[in-house]
Amino acid sequence: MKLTDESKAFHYAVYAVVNQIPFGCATSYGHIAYLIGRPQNSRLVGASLKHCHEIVRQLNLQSSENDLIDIDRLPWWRVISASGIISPRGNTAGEILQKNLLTQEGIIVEGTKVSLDENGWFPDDVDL
DNA sequence: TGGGTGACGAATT
DNA sequence: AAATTCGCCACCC
Repeated sequence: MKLTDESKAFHYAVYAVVNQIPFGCATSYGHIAYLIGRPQNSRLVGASLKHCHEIVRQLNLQSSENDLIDIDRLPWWRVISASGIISPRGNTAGEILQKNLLTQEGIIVEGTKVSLDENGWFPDDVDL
């Protein structure tokens, strides 16, 4: 996977927003796309998180030591679909992990469903 | 370079 | 309420 300057900016923006999702809250792929000014790219937000380990590794390789992204602190599990469910993706291991991490934050997950009325985080804008 | 793909979302059965 | 369809568009062959 190769990163253009364009896609690097995209990934940085995504991770910057994800880092701002408060503990005990969740938001959607689409809302992150909206917040970074690319409302049509919700699917790409999903892809960015799907490959976040690899992407962050490569971003860090090319980044100065000051602003490295700590992948272990990136709360990717707080991003779910707009319908409030943990997005299905072939293997269930990741989904189970996400459910456990959400539950650890006090978020109630029924099956794969989270109440966005209760836990949703949908600001109109954020600092990037 | 054209067509398949998808951690999406909204509308429509 | 749940499943399908459809629009979307950057990626990746």
